[in-house]
Amino acid sequence: MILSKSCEYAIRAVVYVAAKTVKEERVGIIEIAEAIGSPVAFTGKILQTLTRKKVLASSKGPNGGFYIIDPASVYLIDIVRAMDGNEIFTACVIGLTTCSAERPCPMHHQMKPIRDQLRIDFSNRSVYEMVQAFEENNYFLK
Amino acid sequence: MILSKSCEYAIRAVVYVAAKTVKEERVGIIEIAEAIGSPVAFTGKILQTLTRKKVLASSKGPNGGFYIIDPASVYLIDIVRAMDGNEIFTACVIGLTTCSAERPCPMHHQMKPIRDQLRIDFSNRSVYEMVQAFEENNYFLK
DNA sequence: AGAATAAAAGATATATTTGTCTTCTATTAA
DNA sequence: TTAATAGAAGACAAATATATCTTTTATTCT
Ligand code: FES
Ligand code: FES
Repeated sequence: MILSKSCEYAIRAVVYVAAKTVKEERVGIIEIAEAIGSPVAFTGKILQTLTRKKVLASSKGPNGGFYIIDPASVYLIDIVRAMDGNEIFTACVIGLTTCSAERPCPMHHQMKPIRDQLRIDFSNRSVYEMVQAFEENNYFLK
Repeated sequence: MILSKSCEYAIRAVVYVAAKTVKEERVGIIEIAEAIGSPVAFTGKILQTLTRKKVLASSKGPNGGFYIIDPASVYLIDIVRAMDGNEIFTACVIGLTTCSAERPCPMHHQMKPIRDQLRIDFSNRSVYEMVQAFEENNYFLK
C-alpha cells in the first residue's frame, strides 16, 4: 500500500468537500464519511488534521462544516504531505537510512525515476481537477 | 512507504544470500542480519517465510544456512509477492474496494501507468542482476 | 441569554506490524 | 551415539496505525 489508510480517506474526503465547496456548500463529518465510505469518528480526526495543516477550512455551529478555500491552489501532493509526510518521495525503497546516487541500493537507479514521476504527477494534480473528474465523468469516491 | 519493512528486509537479505550463493557459500541468520543491518530474530522469521515460499532454500545443522537455488530465475517481484502480496500492483491508490477503468477513482488514470511501470520494473529485475550491481559497482545493503 | 448545532480535543480501545525469546527438530561431525 | 550447530516453530512483547467515545469550545438561531 503506497499511502496510509488515513491518507486515502483524506484524499477522498478533500475531493468530496471540494465538490461541495464549488457548489457553495459546507459539509459535515457525518455526510463526508457516508459519501466516501469511511468510519465517522476516524474521518473526523483526519479532517481535523487537514484543517490544522490548512488543506481544508472549517467552521463550527449551525450551518458549519468543512470547506476548501481554493480548490485550484491545493494539489494532491499537499494532502499526501499533510498526512504521510514527504518520505514516500525521498526514502529508499528497500529501507536504507539514506537514499542517494552516491550511496545507492541495488534498486536505486530503477526506482528513482518512478518515485520522481509519482511526485510530478501528485504535484500537478490539483483538487480542482479531481473535482471536475469526479463530477463530470463518472468517477467514484467509494 | 511503498513496501512493508518486512519486505524491505527481505529484499536486502535475498540479495546478500544470493551474493554468497554465487561464491558457493551458505550463510546464517546472524551474519545476514549483520550484513543488512536488521534485527536478528525478526530477520529469522522473514527468512523462514522466504524459504516457505521457495524464494530461498535452507539447510540445518553445521555448515547449514540459507542459499538460493537459481538467482537468475528469481525476480524482485517474487520477493515482493512473497512478503506483501500482489495488492501493491492492483489496489486503488486511494483505497476504493475495486480498481478498474469502469469504476475509476479520480486518480486512476494517472496512477495506473505508474503502477504498471512498477510491476514491469519489478518483474524484469532478477536477483542475479541485483547481486551483480551489489558486487561490481559499489551498491549498498545497509 | 438559552438551546441547538457542529467541530476540536483528549482519552481510550482494537488491530496490525514489528520485534524478541524459548523450545523443538534436523543435520553434521567426532 | 553423542555433542554441537543451525534453522523451524510458537508464544510473547512493543510499537504503530486504525478506530471509537466523551467532553469541551465555538457559532448560530431563537
Ligand atoms: S538508495 Fe534505495 S532507492 Fe535510493
Ligand atoms: S480506482 Fe483508484 S487507482 Fe484505480
